[in-house]
Amino acid sequence: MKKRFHKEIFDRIPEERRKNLLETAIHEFAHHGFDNANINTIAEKAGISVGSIYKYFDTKKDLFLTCVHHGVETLEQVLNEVLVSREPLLVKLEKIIRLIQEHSRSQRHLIMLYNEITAESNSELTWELAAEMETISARVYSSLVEQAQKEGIISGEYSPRLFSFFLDNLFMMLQFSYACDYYRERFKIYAGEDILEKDELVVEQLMKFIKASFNP
Amino acid sequence: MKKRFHKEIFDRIPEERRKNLLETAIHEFAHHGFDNANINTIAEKAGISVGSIYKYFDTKKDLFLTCVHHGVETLEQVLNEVLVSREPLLVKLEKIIRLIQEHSRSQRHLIMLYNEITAESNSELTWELAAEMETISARVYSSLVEQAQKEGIISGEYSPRLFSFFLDNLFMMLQFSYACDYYRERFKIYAGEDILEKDELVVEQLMKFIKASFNP
DNA sequence: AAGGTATGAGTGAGCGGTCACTCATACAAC
DNA sequence: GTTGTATGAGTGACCGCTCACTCATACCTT
Repeated sequence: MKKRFHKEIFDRIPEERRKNLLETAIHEFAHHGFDNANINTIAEKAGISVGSIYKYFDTKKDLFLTCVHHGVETLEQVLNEVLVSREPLLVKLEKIIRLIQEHSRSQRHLIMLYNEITAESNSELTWELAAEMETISARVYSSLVEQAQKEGIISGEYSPRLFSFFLDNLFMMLQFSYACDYYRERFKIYAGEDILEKDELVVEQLMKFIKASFNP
Repeated sequence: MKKRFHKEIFDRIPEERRKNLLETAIHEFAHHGFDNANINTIAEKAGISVGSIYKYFDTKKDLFLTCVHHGVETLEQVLNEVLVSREPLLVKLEKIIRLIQEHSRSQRHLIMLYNEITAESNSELTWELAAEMETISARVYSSLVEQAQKEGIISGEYSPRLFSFFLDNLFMMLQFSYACDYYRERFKIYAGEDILEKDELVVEQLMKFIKASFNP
């Protein structure tokens, strides 16, 4: 995660101004998508001029990428804390589920942004950014699973890579199901109108599901 | 699925012309997204005039919705054949996985289109359409699971609705992982560059995963 | 300290390009 | 002639981006 898409001047402006612009932009991109988000509106809402934005970023896309980058870093940070800790696998997984629930609410627009980019075709730069994140979590999950297999917690019949893939699929969908409009509706259709308030039930049921899958 | 977003005249034009326009439009929307797909380009590629398109549809959105509607119907049809058949649950599930693999390749742009709409915020019409689809599969899955619980195949400790939600999450992600660019890359990162050619392995591993989850 | 000067961040009206949509015209069928 | 359909150049709204200008601040010079 070394890439930078902003001009140097963006680093030098007051913290407050920088943070404000980023938050506004993330909000707009998350709610309207890349194309429908309007630079002029972002400028207005952030209380700065369009000119300034173009002093900080070469293009609209660069502003967008900086937002994504910011989001990726934030998510990664949160996840890593749990993954790196010295706790049993099942405890870690449960913590991740709870983190997803919490994070999807407090940083909802970041996850919407993330969902956004999974749909966007042919924007290689955007992928690259996100691919970096996926690579990291893929490696961490896979090694966790391998470790668990050695300890006999997870059956050796599994390909550790596919197993972590399935796991992460469940987590990713859960994230979207709390944060993104479409997936929220779908979540409610499946599990009832009030499912978004039944966090404990979801944790319990998903843990049961995952735990059972360990040993066919 | 009764809604119609096209004018009556669209029903009256030659089959060939109608099919051609729909396919072209689906292709364009799937590859460029709703906003970046260009009506003028669609007209050109389909070999008809812009004017005609606006004789058949009131707005760009209506053309889009007709495409989505078409996709949803196609997917639904394929899925239902399996779900309604009189076979053991595990056989059904395995068939679904194989269908996903096949369908994601032959109708790739339909699934890209589906992915597309999950990302689009606040477009009530789009939801409605897809919600209808989700509702049907949610009901079918849930009743399958309940049935299996009665037969003692799936543990009674599960909420049937959440269990089918998790199942469908796995299927949905699998679909995207075969069809959509971003998810394909992610799939490869997790499971290796050649995973898209290892269909049998995926079936076997996913079935193991699902089957194990039945009984905690 | 006062006056002179240089710097560069900040501004927003406006340019230019794109694209959804219209409409005057042409054509065909009867 | 009338009705139904097809056409694509044209229109205008919209929006990313530019650029000529402002002005606060910092740094001289005397």
